Amino acid sequence: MPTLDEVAAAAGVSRSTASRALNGGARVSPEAQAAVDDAARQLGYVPNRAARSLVTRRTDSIGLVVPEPDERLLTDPFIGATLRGVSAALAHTDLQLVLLIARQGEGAASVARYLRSGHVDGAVIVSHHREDGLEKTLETSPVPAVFVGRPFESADRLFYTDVDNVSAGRMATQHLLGLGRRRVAHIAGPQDMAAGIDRRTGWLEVLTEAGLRTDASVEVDFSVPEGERAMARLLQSHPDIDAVFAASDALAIGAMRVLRAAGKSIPDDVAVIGYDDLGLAATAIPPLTTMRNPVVEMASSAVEQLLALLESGTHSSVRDDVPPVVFPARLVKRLSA
Amino acid sequence: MPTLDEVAAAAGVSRSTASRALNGGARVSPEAQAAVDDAARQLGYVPNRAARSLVTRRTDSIGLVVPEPDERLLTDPFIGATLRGVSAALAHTDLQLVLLIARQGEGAASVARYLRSGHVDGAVIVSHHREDGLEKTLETSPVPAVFVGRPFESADRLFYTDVDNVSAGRMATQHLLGLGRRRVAHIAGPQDMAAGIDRRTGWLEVLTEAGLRTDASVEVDFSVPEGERAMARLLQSHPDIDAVFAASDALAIGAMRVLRAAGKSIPDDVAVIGYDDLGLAATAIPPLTTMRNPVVEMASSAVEQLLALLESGTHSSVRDDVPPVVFPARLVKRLSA
DNA sequence: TTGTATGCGTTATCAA
DNA sequence: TTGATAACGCATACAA
Repeated sequence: MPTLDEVAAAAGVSRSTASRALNGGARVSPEAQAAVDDAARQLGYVPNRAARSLVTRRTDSIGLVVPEPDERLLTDPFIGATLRGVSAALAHTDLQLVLLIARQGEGAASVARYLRSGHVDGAVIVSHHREDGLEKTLETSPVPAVFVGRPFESADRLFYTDVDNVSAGRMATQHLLGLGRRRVAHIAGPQDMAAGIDRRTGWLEVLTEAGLRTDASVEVDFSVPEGERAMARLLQSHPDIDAVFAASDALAIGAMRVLRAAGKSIPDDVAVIGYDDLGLAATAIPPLTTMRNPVVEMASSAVEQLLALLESGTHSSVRDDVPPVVFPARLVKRLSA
Repeated sequence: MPTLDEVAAAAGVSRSTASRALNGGARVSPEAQAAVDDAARQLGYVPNRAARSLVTRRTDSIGLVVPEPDERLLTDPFIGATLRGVSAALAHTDLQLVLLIARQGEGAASVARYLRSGHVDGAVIVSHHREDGLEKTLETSPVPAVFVGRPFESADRLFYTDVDNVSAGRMATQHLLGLGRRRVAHIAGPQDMAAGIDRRTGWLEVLTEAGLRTDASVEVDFSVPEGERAMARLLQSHPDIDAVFAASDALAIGAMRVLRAAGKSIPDDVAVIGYDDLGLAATAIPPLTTMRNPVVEMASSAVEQLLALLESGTHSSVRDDVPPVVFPARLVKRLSA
């Protein structure tokens, strides 16, 4: 591994000049610049990140905080879409992506420690849960961070990007009402996640405004088996259901299985609408009507916000009046509703 | 951010003693040890990774090389399963995971540069393609690496873990023959990936041994739409097909859609068997018979091999006589075959 | 067992 | 525009 000294020697200049030439070339003569470039290329020089980081106090890497690989991570295309978005935004940067897997128990503390101790220049948090302690950590931390998905307590202070889940929940429910359905159930996602809460809120609002009953709702985790469980319970407690809004496509697919098994036809007996459209919906049988969740865009946007923070030299993840970036969801009509 | 000097001062010892105490405590008196521990805890000391890395010449991080987020990454649970396996193996380590997204064009070179320049202590490569240049890079590189999935040219020299795809392809095909099928088509995965090649080989061997025709095969990428395309072509060229072995569950699901649309019943007219069982198969309609692909186990195993290499101080990814770790695949019988 | 001294490779300061 | 020189925070050889 050649060092900067060797490059400088080969180029016939001092180490300082070599360093300047390699870092943008301010105040370097054209000749020196060329000589250094040549030498670096010929030697295959790559700067030592640790040495650079030691003096610049930057690490040139950002952390992506993801929850303990749960069923959702393993099964959903969610993490793939997130990575795609992050990767796209990072493409023309030489920042590295460090994956911080937040384990359930000690995880929160360990991730917190990692984030506050300057091992990354910034962080993007996905799949945030109410009690994971990340908000407090980041509000009081010197590391800039952007959440994908609205934070709970500190939504007015932390940076985030989100999809308008309330509106999306409203649109989904309104679509079902527009189909003439009057007994609309909801399979809700975890109510310790903003996405789960907000989608349910949209459903609740529309039904309430229409003067319809809002008692057909169960809360489960985001997965196919949970969707089956939820649907079974709903069918038992509310056999007159004629439509279901599921908080994710995986849930909707589970629900559809149970509905079919119960002899209900989709969408004639029961219309079903999901949420995400990350691949599952299009290939479901019947093809699932759903709300398109712009996961890739959100992840990209979060990274871009973070890059802007880094650029501006911000040392905190507390925003003043910058509004969060909120994407709209969009109805994708297929055959299930 | 407190430094080692401050901890040492607070503990009333020299920096060297503090350093020793914090790194295993060899040759430190119990009193000194306790004093340093206390001081570190009270100050919330966290070692500066860059500084440590500069002197130890280790980075305490490993790279996970993944291909450009393609359709498969976005749609399959593949990457989620991989992360789960990697994360599990890394759980009781303080190694960090750096994600190296290999972009299509310049990606290979840039990943190669990154790997050889000591920014990570080791690497795990997933979803390796024949022409991505990674094998040559790693064979001639000072960084230990383990492939998930058999390499091409250097399978006898590089470390890897894999599933026995040939046997799996055989088992799948034999299962179909056992069902009495005689016209067995294959939807093959990319033939520039070992998984695609080997699964096809298994299919080919069994049909050949049984004296059956082997002309009903098309090669496509791993995704649902590609499965549809492939099945449409197969139906056209070989209308007498009575069974399909698809190289992935996504392909199988696409195939099943086209079969249904063509009025074929599954499994009566055409039996379908997939590959992976990472979530798609169980929730398909009809539930998909498939070969379970131990992705999580493979990823874990690859990381464990890598950890062993790091432990032993190996500085290359060339193995001598250590055999690769090869997992068996297992038939999961559901309703489609 | 402890402390002193040195160096890891880079950037930043400042005088030339 | 250039080049000495001084950090950056840590681990370790060596002397005590």
